[in-house]
Amino acid sequence: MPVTIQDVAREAGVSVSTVSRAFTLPEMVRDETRQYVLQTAERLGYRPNRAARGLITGKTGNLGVIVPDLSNPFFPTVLKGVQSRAREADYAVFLADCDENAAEEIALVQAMAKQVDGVILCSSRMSASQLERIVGTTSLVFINRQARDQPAVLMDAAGGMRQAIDHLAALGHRRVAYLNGPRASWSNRERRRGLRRAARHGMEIVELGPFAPRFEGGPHAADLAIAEDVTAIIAYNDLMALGVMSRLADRGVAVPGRMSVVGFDDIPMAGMATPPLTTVAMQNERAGRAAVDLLVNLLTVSGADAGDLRRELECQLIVRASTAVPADHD
Amino acid sequence: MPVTIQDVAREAGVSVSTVSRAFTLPEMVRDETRQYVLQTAERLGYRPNRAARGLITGKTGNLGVIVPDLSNPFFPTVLKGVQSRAREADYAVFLADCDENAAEEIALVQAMAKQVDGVILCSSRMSASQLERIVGTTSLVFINRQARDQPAVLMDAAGGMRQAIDHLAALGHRRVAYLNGPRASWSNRERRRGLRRAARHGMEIVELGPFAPRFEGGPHAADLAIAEDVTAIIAYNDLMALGVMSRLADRGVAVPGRMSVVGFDDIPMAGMATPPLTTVAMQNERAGRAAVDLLVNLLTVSGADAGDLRRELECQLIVRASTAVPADHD
DNA sequence: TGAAACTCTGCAATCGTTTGCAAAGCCGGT
DNA sequence: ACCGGCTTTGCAAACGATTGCAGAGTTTCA
Repeated sequence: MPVTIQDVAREAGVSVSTVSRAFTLPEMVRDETRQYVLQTAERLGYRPNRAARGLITGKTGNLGVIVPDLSNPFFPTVLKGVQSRAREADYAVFLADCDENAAEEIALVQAMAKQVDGVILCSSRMSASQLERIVGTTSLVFINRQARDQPAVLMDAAGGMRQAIDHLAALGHRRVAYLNGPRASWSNRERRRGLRRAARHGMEIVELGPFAPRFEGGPHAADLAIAEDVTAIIAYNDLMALGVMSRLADRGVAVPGRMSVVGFDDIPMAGMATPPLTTVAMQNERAGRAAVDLLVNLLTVSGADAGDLRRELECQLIVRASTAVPADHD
Repeated sequence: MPVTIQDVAREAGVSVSTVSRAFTLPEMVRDETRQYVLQTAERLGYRPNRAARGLITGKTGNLGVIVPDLSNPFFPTVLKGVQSRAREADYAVFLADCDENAAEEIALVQAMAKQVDGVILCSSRMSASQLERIVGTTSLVFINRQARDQPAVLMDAAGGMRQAIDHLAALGHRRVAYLNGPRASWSNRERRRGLRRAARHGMEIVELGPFAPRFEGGPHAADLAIAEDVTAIIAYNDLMALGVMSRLADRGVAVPGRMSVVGFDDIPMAGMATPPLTTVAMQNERAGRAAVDLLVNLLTVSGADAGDLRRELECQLIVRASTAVPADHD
């Protein structure tokens, strides 16, 4: 039922080779015949079978993406970037959700390997040794994770953290809490790295946690922060920050009057909260696009000097209404 | 470099047919040899090339999903259901985002057609006539959209709407506004269908809109609703409801004191808002799983009586803190 | 002991493409 | 008229699997 290259060849009165070449090596076939071939192909509704093509070329024209959890609003945005850039580059994308599970992640990479030209790993949950195991199975590009000399697009979260601290310092905060995310998380380590600069401002940082990087982690964290008598809170991510604000509201602690709150990620919800959340925006969609660029580049270039293997994206502090000058401690 | 069936055959001292059968028709090869073959396959790290297999069997083992917009939090959750069920059924999933664009959606279905055994269309944006054009290109299952006799999993939004109205009626509301989503949207029509029952309660419904089904559509809608002097608002979806609440807060209209608000979808954010939003929950993840079930069933069953072609999922009203007894109109 | 009936395995064709190689046609130069 | 070179086309062999058919053993039964 589906129309193959043979059908086009027969209909156009040429050999399959010619049809094939009309598509892939246009300059090798006479203008006149090529026109005719393409035209009959169009008429019959022919679309080359990529699987068959891949069998012989070794390239599938597909790429894979693995994310830890689709229901974390961070990932759909980067996925969207991957999507659109992939389509521009004429790649189709395989998606998999590993449910925050490193073992599953490995299994998925291996399952995908044969069907894709490369895979993009978002915020991989794998340990360093697990990573070793899959390097080499297929071309890999990491997002938000640095692994040996593997290509990666990184967010300068440390820089974002510095901006957040600078912002709070400028407002006059002298004692702020940082609410840790998962201890093993690479992102959390990055954020903490940015924290170190705080000393320069003579600012005191109280580290709390780790907490679950979700809304549910917020209330608990908020209580601890209040007890520590800080005037501002920086949360590992927006979800947690939202949970914090919700708890603060319940306990009658005014934001930003009595307590300033800063998040990370700028998930869509951040701007809709009350008050709108000050947060460090990551360029998710661009990260997704950049990852595809890196991968495509890696695949097409001879392999030797594939240009930049690393791409670092700036973060930007978005100041909204959840931060303000600290209240006087009467 | 990648290990093929030939390698396994050579290493195990049998023919490729035997290796192939050891995997696909186990009962056809002697226990002893099968064990040995599988064992060497395992040792060499052999994984069958699904593309090659697909070429001859006509089945790819892949399925596609097309969503209108990944950044709408509604879709990642159904996607998650699709994901997990697909993996259980040993299918890999292709994902595409059509950017709310019907033409793009068609193009994507056609592009996918050859690489998948079927595709799942979430909340398709196509018109009826556009749908006609793609029916037949590949097996289709719809989510949240009814199209002729095509298999579909539907959410009983009308039923959900009735629950919402009943709830408001029970609280004593007599005049409520419904904020329409996009006019062409099938979902919006479904919700309106549920609205008709309102008459029975002697309740007065004021229809407003259409509005953009996003947070940004909320403020405008809120202003109009206030002007209509209603005591409760039902929004097309949660995003809009959130925008409404934000605007009401800005204008000093207490929720639920002065105005009750109900949304649709129960996106993760709904429970985190202040006050937590009363909303009609859709079983997104289950819908995703159900769609895969339908599709797989459609593909494996001989084709004749494929069992149920339609699956309707209940909606459930989640009463949170954004609805209450209306204030006296002093 | 021989034939029939099974069980198990291998040969080779096939799926829809791409691509190296060679054939065919055309050109101009001698 | 012939030869060399160029352009355009076709033939046929891959790619990595599956599967109908037939052959080689083995068992069963008369």
